[in-house]
Amino acid sequence: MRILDAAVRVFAKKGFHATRVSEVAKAAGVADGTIYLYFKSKDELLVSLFEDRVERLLAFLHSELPKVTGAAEKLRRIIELQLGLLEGERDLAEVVTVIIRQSTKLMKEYAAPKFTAYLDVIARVVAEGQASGELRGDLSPHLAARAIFGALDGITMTWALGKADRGGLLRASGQLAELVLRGLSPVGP
Amino acid sequence: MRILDAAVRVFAKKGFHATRVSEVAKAAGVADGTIYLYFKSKDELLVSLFEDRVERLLAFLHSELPKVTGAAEKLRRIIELQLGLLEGERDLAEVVTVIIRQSTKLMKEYAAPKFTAYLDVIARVVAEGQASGELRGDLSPHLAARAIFGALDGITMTWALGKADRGGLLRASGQLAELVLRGLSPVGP
Amino acid sequence: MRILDAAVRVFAKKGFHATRVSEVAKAAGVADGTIYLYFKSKDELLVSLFEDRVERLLAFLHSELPKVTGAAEKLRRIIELQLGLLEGERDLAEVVTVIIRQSTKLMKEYAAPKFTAYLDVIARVVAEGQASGELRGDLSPHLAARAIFGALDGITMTWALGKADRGGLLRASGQLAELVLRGLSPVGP
Amino acid sequence: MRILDAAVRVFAKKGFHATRVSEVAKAAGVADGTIYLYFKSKDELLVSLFEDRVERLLAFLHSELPKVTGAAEKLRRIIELQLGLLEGERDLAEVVTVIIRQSTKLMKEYAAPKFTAYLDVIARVVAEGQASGELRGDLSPHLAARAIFGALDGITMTWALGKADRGGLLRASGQLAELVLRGLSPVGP
DNA sequence: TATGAATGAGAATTCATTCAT
DNA sequence: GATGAATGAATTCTCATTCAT
Repeated sequence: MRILDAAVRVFAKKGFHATRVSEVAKAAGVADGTIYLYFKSKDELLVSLFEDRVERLLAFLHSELPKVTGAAEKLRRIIELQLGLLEGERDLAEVVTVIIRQSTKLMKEYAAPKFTAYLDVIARVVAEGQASGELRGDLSPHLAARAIFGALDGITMTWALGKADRGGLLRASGQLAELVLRGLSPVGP
Repeated sequence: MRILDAAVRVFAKKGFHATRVSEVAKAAGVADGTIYLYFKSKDELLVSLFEDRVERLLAFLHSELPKVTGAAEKLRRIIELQLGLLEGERDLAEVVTVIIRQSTKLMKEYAAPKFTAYLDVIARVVAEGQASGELRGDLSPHLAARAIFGALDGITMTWALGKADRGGLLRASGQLAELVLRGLSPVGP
Repeated sequence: MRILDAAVRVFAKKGFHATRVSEVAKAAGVADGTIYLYFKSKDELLVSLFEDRVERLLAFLHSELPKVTGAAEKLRRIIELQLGLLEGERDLAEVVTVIIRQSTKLMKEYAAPKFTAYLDVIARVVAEGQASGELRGDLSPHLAARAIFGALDGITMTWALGKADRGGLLRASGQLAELVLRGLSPVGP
Repeated sequence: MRILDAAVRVFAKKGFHATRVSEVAKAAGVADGTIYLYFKSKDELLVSLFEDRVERLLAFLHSELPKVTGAAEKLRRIIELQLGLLEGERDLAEVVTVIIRQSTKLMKEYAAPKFTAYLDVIARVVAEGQASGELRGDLSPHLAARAIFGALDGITMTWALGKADRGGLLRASGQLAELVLRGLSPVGP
């Protein structure tokens, strides 16, 4: 939708609080009041942005993950997907990694559970890999999940805030997978 | 200083924008105007917080790092230090991982270079390890640094926003070091 | 008309300013824009309400009054008519006594002259009664008219804002007539 | 207080809703924000006005009434006091009779009980007069009270909205007392 | 005639900052 | 240095009104 598209652009550029509702309206080519026909408040606009874009991303993850077998391959796919989908959507990447955290309300009430759900997906894959012996068993799956999530988030954020070069995230994707999978591999005999 | 201590507490609880200057003043037991005798603006207060606390942390890192030898041990020490120092300072942890990002101005103009400097420290250690053959050579030192930084950040953030159990970060510290060091270890012959 | 009927109901319930045009439209079962096919503005809607309902009431007064003879009987009839016509129309009573005054514009520009005209009708009856010796001559007819009008208005308002019990206004009608007619009666010889 | 004084003036002139908070501030010679240091909202400002001025009026009534004996004299005093106190305070008179009713919230939640309390004072005097035989016993004290209150209100309102001539209310006071007291007098033998 | 999505002017309110004491 | 009452710029949101369909 035009308003959400405009919001991603403007929020990424100026930050949530520094952005005036009228700026989003102008960028979307609608009147100020029109925003409020579709979103209850400025905060709600950010929430909707999160729902519309991030959940689409998570849904994609859920549908893609079962297509590969093996914990290692699933982790690699998770990394590829998250970084791959954000590659080419610099603004969205910045919104997800930085802007979302600017609304304390959104962060504490809304985003936190989504993050948790995402962490759980990763932790479950790790736990399965440990059970099958495919991954080392001496690390907490949840700790591993938080580390992986953090690495993805940090890489995305520095990419978005920095040069955001074409292909940067894709390249990172392969290397991060190497790092993570070796890190989680069982000790050789 | 009483004002900075109060600021950490109130910012962590309510977020930067949702916090009124008068709330910080009240928590510090001073009058509103007094804040402005020490800080030029509300933004400046956050900047000073960052300087005072985060740089103290970085300085400590700089003095501690030379005491250990070997890239692996240095990385382990970095992880221990960052997580160890924030353990027991939940509010500060939340300020560093979440609140700092709420001021677009602070984030883009001030914090970004500090992050970069920090990333460079880590990247240099990795590069040195690669040169000496202690660490695998097929990963970009900067990518590795961003992954490690992200993992530290993510673990700290989920800890601060979640239960923040005593000892949680210390325990995480050891496990993350395991994960990272194995991930960066050279391939066996 | 459905729109005016709806307006009486909604205005009485929520007051003029607290009522949205869209609420009147909804209550009338039409679209917002339809209101504007019949009324130029929200203010005009209140004016039309006043015209349609209150003037109907005044017209009735004008046609009924000549049917009775004697100042005393005319005053009694005025009281009976005003209270009798509003009995059973609680919402209209509230609109006339309270809501009308919420639009400063309507009150000062439009309603005031109507009130004056009404006061004049009463004052003329009183003056005629004084001339014929039927009523005491030591009171200003206009003062008497304002007192009678105020009493009618106050009784109606407290009835509408309070319990608005069936028959309440009719009962009040007889008692008020007693009070007023005795009050205006000539001193005994 | 300067703000309340200014509010009476501006509200009387333009009506409650048509008055901007900034206009009251300007008339009071303070900044817009200063209003909010003393009153929670524009509505609250009207409530405070009512409390400060109207309750002062009611309190005066309560202290003066016991000084006279006899129901008739008490009624005369009530009429003299209400009209006498508003004489010379045209703006306040308009606020009490017209402006108060413009805030539906204030009217229904706050003012109604005050009106009721006032009506009760009058009704009690009438009932006492009936018990002592000083007043006719065939009229409901509450109906009489509502009629007297309405007459006072109507006379005040038309005075305030009209010419508001000096001495107008005082003159009305004597005549209304005549009308009411004769109206309530017992039937001659 | 009727609709209701879109408009955008307008207003209440907040709160960082100042400065006389 | 410390205070906190006063400031007033700045911004979200509402809602009467319009007009293309």
